[in-house]
Amino acid sequence: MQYWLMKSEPDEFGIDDLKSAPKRTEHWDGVRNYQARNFMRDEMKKGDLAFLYHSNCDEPGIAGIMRVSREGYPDHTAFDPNDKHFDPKSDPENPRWIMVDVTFKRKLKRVITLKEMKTHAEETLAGFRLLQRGNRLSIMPVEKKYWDFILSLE
DNA sequence: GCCAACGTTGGC
DNA sequence: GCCAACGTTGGC
Repeated sequence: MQYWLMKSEPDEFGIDDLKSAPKRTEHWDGVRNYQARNFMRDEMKKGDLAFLYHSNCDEPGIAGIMRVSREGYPDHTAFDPNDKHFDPKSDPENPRWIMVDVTFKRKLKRVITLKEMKTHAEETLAGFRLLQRGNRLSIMPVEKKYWDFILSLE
């Protein structure tokens, strides 16, 4: 069982949106980065847990926990010319982009902010990918030691 | 295969 | 809104 971090802009899709979704489940569509896709396609397993990270907002940070409820399958939004994430190069016969389903588990008692995590960047969170320079990856694995420490801050 | 140009991400 | 960092595209 693996741990993950998945970024989303709360204006687009935040932890409360997941909580209020039917069956508290949503598909994680729109990923158009190969590294992130490969994680979903090759490594994410049903039952894995993931932090939902709010990016590009007033208070960037980890807002909640979700569970992978369906493993990788084709991202159909890539086939829809009217979709924001349409990709004409993704062929339904040979889909280029993959998504998983995630289910709400819980909100954190408070948002663990990026700012707060950065204060531990030299010690306990040294090596945590989220904190590394220029990191733009929207989906990344989280080592258990980082996962546990972040939750201990809660 | 190189690399300049361009687009996107995301913190601030 | 700015801009650094990074990924992708496409000409050569």
